[in-house]
Amino acid sequence: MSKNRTIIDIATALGISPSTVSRALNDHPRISNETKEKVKKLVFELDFTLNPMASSLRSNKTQTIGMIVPGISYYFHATVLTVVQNLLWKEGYQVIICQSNDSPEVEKELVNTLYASRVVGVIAATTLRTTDFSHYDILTRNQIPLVFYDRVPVNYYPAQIVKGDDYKGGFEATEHLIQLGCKSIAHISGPLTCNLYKDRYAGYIDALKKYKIPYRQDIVFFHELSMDNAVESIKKIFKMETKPDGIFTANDTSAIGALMVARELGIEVPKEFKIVGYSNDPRSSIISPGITTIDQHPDLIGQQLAITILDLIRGAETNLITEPIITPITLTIRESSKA
Amino acid sequence: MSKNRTIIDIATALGISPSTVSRALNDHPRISNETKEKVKKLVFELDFTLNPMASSLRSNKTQTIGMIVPGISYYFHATVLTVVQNLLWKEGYQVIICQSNDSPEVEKELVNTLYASRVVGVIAATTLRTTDFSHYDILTRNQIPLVFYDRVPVNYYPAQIVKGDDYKGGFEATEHLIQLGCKSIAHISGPLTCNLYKDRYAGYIDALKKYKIPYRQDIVFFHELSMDNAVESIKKIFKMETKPDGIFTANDTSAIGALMVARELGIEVPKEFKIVGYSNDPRSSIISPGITTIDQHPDLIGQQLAITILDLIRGAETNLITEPIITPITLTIRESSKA
DNA sequence: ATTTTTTGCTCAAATGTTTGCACTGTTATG
DNA sequence: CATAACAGTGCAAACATTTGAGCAAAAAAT
Repeated sequence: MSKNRTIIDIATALGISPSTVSRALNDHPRISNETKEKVKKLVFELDFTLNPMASSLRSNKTQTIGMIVPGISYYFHATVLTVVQNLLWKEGYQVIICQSNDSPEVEKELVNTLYASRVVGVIAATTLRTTDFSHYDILTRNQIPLVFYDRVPVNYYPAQIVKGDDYKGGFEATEHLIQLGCKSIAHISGPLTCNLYKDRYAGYIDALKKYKIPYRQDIVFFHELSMDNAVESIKKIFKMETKPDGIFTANDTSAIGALMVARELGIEVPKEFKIVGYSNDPRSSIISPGITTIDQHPDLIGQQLAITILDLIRGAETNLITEPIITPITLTIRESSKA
Repeated sequence: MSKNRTIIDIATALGISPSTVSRALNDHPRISNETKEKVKKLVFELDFTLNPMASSLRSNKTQTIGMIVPGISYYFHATVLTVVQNLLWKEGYQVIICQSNDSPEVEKELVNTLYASRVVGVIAATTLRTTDFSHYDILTRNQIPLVFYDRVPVNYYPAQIVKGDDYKGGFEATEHLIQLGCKSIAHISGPLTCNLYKDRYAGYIDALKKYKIPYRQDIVFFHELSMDNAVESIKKIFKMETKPDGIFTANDTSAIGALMVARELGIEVPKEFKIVGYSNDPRSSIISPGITTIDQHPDLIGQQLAITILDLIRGAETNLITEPIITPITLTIRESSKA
C-alpha cells in the first residue's frame, strides 16, 4: 500500500522546510547544490512524485498540451500524432488528443474544454468546413500558444501555422503528368473553404498555365473526398467524348477510386490514363499498379509541430509567431504514371 | 480578457455560500432544486467551469483515463482509440494516450507516470514481449481500474480483459483453407509470449487436427511480423520440394508479403497458393487479389472497452472483474482464397 | 571596521475546490 | 407537547504545492 507521500514528508525527513524541497526540485538558483542533491536523492529513493494537481493549482500552469484532430485513425493524422506525442512526452508534457470528427460544432466545444482544463498549448487541425475561427480566440486572448497544422485558417489568424507545401504539391503533380505527355488533365478537389484543396488547386491551375494547357471546367470537381464521390465523378469523366488522359486527385482515396473505375471499364492505367494522388497513403503503394502520389512527410510535420509548440510555450513572454512554416513535399512516382 | 472566475464569485453573486454552489453543481441531494436551478443558470450564463485542479486536489480524483498502446498509427489500435476516445469524452473523461513503441521499459515508465498523474482508470495493450506484469501492480494495489485489451497477460493477472476471439480466428482461417482443398498449410506466427499469436496458433493446430492434416514443423514460423521477416520466410517455403498450397499468417502485413513473393515468383494466387491473413487491414481489400482475412471489429472492441472501464470506475467499491470478455471475429473472404 | 550584497533558507499566505460538522427551521413521531 | 428526524445551508478545515517577503549569516565591497 504505497501511501501518498508529500513534499512535507521529504522535508521533515531531511530536517528542512517544504519550500526548500519545492525549490530544490524546481532547481531554484537560491538553493545550494548540496541541498538539491540531498533532496533529489531521497526523492529518487522513495520514488516520490509531486502531486501535479497541487502544483497546477498553485502555479496555474499544467503540463498538458491539447491536440485537436479530425480523427485519430486517418493515416496522415495518426502519423503526425505519433511523432508529436512521443516528442512532447519526452519533454514531460501530457498530450490530450481530441477528435472533432470533422464537425465544426464539436471543434468549438473541444476548444472550450481544453481551455477549461488549463492546457498550456494547443495544436489543431481544423474541420474541412471551419471558416469562422473565433472560438479559438479564448486561447489567444489568454496567451495560450496555438499552432495550426495541415488544415489551417485561410485568412489571417494570429497563430502559428505549420503546413505541407500544398501549392507545390499540386503544381508538381500536374507538371509531372504534363511532362509525361498528358494533354488533358482532370482534377478532383475538396471544398475550397479548406486551404489544402485551395492550394493544391492553385498549383494545378498554374502548372496548366505554365504549359499552356487550356483549363476545362467540366473535368474539375469539388466535393468531399470520399470513395463514393470519387467513383461518381470518374464515371462522368469516362463518359465524355473528349476523355482526359490523366487525373490529379487531392487525396489518395479518390485516386484509388479512379484506378478502380478504370479497371472496371477496361481502361489501361497508365497507358491510356495516368493517375496522381495526394498523401502517400499506405494503400497507394500496395495497390497495383502503384499510385503516384505526393508524400507530405507527416513525420517531419510532427517534429516541426513539437518544436514549434515547445518554443512558444517556453518563450511565452515574447510573442514569436512567425510566417507560416512550410514543410517539404516529395513527388513519389509509381506505375500509375509511367510513360 | 476573461477573468478566471471561481465558485466564490458565483456564491457571492447569488448571496449563498461556496459550499452550496459546489454541492449544487455536484447534484448533492441535500440542496433544494430551487437553489440548484439558480446556480446552474448563472454558471451557464457566465460560462463558468470548475477549476479541475482544485477539484482533483481536494477530492483526490481526476477525470482522466490513461490508455497505453504500442503505437497510435497501427490500424487496429487507431480504430480502437478513435472509438474509446469519442465515447469516454462524451462521458466527461479526458483520455491520455501513451505509446510504448513496443518497448517493455517504456511501458513500465508509462504506468508509473499515469499513476503519478492520478488517472482514475487505465486501458492497456501490452508490448509483444511483456511477460512480467508487476509494474501494473501499483494500479491494482491502489484500486485503480485496469482493463487489458488485445495483447493481454497470458497468465492470471487481477484485471479485466477484453479481447477478440483469436483462437476462433485461427481455427476458422485454417478450416477455411482446408475446406477449399488445401492439403498443406503454412503458418507465420509472432512470438508466442504474446497471447494473440499463441491463441491463433492454437486455433491453427486444432483445425489441422480436426481434419487430420499432419503438422509440419518446417512450414511454421515464429518471428516479429514485419514485411521483411515475412518475405524471408515465404521465400523459404517456395524453395521446398513439397511446397504448401496455402498459408495462414497472423497479420495482414505478412499476408501481403506472401502475396508479393508469390507474384514475383510467378506463383498464381489463389490457384496454386491460397492466403489468409489477420486483422482486415485496409490494404488487404485494396491489393489484388484481395486478401482473405479475419476482421477483429476494432470498433466493437473499442465500445466494449469504454463500457467496461466506465463500469469499473463507477462501481469502484465492488470489485467486479469478470471472466475475459471475448469479442467476435468474422472471416472475410476475398480472392486470395477462392476455390 | 563598517556597510552592502549575496546566499541559503524559513514562514506563511495563497491557489479553488470539497466535505465533515454544526446549525436552524420545519415536519413527523410518540 | 416534547422530541426526534430531516431538509437546507454555512463554516472552516483540508488537499499539496508554490512563492513573495523576510531574516540571519557569510561574503564582498567600501
